[in-house]
Amino acid sequence: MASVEVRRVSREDIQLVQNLIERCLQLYMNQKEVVNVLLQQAKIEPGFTELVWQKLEEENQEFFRAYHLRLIVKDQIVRFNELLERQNQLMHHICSSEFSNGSQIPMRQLTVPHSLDHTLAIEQSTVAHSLEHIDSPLKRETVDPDLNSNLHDGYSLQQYTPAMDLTTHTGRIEASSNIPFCQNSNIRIIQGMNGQMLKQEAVYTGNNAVAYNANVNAFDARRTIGDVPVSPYNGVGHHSQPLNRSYADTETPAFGSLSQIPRNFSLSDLTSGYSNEELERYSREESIEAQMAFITGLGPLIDKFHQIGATRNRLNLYARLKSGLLNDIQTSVDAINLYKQMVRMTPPPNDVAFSQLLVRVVKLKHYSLAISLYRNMTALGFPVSDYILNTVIHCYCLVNKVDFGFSVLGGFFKRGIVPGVCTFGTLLKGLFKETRILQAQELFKKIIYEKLCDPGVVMYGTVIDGLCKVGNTTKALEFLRDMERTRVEPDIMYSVIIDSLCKDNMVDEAVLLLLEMIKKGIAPDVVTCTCLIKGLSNIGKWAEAKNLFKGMVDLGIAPNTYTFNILIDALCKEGKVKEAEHFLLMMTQHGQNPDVVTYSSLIEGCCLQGRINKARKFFDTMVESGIVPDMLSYSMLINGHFKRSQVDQAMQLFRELFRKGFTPNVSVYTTVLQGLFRAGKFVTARDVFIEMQSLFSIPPDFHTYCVLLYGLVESGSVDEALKFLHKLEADEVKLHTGKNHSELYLNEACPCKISSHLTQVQPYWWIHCGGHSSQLGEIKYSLQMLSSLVQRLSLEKELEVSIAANTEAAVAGKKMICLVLKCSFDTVEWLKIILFRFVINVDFSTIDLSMPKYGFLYNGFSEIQPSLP
DNA sequence: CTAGGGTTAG
Repeated sequence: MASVEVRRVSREDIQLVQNLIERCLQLYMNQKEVVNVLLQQAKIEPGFTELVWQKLEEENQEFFRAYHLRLIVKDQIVRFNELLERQNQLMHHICSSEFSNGSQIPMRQLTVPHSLDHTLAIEQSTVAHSLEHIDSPLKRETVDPDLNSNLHDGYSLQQYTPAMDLTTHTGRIEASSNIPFCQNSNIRIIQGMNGQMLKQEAVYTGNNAVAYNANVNAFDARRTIGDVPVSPYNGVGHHSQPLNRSYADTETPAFGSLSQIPRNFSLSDLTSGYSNEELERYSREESIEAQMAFITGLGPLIDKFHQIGATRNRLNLYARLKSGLLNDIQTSVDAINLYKQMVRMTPPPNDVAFSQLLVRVVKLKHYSLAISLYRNMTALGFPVSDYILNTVIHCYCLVNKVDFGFSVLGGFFKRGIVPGVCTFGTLLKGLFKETRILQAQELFKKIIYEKLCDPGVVMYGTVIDGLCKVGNTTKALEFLRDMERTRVEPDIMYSVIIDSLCKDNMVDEAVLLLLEMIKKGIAPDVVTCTCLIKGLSNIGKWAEAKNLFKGMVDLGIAPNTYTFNILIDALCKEGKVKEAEHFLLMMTQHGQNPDVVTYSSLIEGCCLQGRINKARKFFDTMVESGIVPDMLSYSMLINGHFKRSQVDQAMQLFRELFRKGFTPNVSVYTTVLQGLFRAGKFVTARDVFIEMQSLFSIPPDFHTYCVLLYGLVESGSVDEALKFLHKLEADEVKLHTGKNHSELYLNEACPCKISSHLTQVQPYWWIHCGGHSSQLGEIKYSLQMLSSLVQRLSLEKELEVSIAANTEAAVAGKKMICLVLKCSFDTVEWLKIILFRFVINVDFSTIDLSMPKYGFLYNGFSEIQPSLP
């Protein structure tokens, strides 16, 4: 496709070359360079490139005039930098002592061309200003509103929200494919660019906008220094318009487009193998970098002016960097301060130093800051390594922006760095994290088939874990076996899979795997055993669980707090509090102290049996032994009181929470609301509901609404429930589910209308659960609600549980299965079939309904044969 | 010198 060869030149060829040329324009190449690059990288005949270039030039005269001007200035800067570097070296030779601050001034006057000087001044303040902003997120009054909002919520990722700007894209297609060289193609591009422009301002930090603005002025030959005072902050404070208007009104469109070249970047033809979607994102990131590319040459320059004598700090800093002691970086402010120092150093720190800083920032969990720093340092022209790029990708993944991670690939290609196993491993992980299994599958295939890198142990680990988390443990096991065939022993991956099998209630398989690993000489540890103990307990195999417990002790594997807590909790849930107490005793004998989790389990166990007094005793014992009860322990005790209809005591405890300095969270409030509704205290419930919102601004969640609606229905206030529902809808209150509230509890598709007859037996119930894995409680509650409804209604029909489409539905779905299987639904005769339907991006209609078992959840990897050449 | 995965509890 890339070559012209003998066949006739097609429209696509022209378009392709045009695209490539436009890409090169981003990098400020001249015609000769472009011709060479296209020849080397895309095997485009020089004559053809020249032809297209010429045509483009004819059609976009204004643009190219400006472009050439820009190239000239670029050369000047490059040369100027060289000179400065030499001068710098010479001066170091001459006097090794510190320079006075004043020494830089004559230098500047001596060498900097007039217009350039202006640029520098702006650029300088730009850098300082932007860092100032980063530096003081709390100084709101001094920070402009836009930046402030970004920084206020912890370097909000708003700025990295993908600008899904289809207008620019379509504009582009129109311009190039239909009428590649028509007169208005330029205009169309500009329109697109303007569209992009607006997005950019919303999306990027003011820093970019400012730098950009300075950039424009630097190359505006008609605007000299004294002419129009240039405000470096123009466009930042006022958001979209001013930046455009400041020049667009007075300049020709061509100048507008000049500053916005970074459009229409497309690497697709040079680097095949990425989807359009990825490229679209990729090009977006690339455009930022390209936009910055020019400024690149300026960074070091400024530093030399600014900090030519700052050798003192430097030594200090180098020592710190060298010793790898970045541990004194404890906050984001520390990191920014260090960064500022580094940026000003002469000679500048190398990529390793920046890498270390970024890693430190990542360790502090300031992912967005790390990304900001990366952007800033690239803008200033500091060297970037694969380590840094991988770290940045990692950051994007950690904030669930794997798409932007992909876009960083552009940074690799641009610098001629080959992305490696770390890069792809990280991206893979990112896709799994967002449960984009299909894409993960695609990527993995690509890695294998196209030999992008050798998937090492780590990548296998990623895949296995990802598959486990999504519920396809069977496939994960296949990968484990493949892994151990060729790789070193996968040690703890066994535990991962055993845990996953247990969570799927495939305990037999888990036990087999345990035996297998022992046979292979891989020693199980406390975690492996603990997982299995939990699995065995969950399916009621108490004898086996206890045997395993004994077995591990005999083998010299010391049970830890987790092990005991799991046993105690399982026993409590089974109503075997006595036995649980036995383990409580044993726990201390093994040198493991019971903690708040232990006691909470015991409290819950007692409450389940209605033994509220015993529960309180445990509570007191816990407090006496110096363990601070947390919200959950309170919540359980409160729930226990409600269960015994001891509303007063429950409310007393609830109020005690406040006195103890707790601010009840939404789940505590929901517990209380549920209790009040059950007790028929509707007025109090209403007050509490109001209090929770007005006093603490705690928004009700899915669970809360379920309680409210269910409570209202249960109490016979069906009409009020409906009214409530309608009010929510009228207020357009949306939950995280993105669903209307009616769907929370009822569904249009539900044959059972709430206002009709609740007592009527219905074949299907739909329960929509927000598929947030963190909201296990919701799912659990939904099931409880379901179960009690079913009991109430003597429902003896099939039950359909559907999970509303959600990215995390798969994870939630998996947990839901476990819960349902655990909820001893099977012991109740009324449940004949449990049918799960998970609506992710995949059609699960092909699932064998007679076997609602485990492996079906997601089979995305079924196509891949684990053992590949 | 600096980058990627992975296990247990209410």
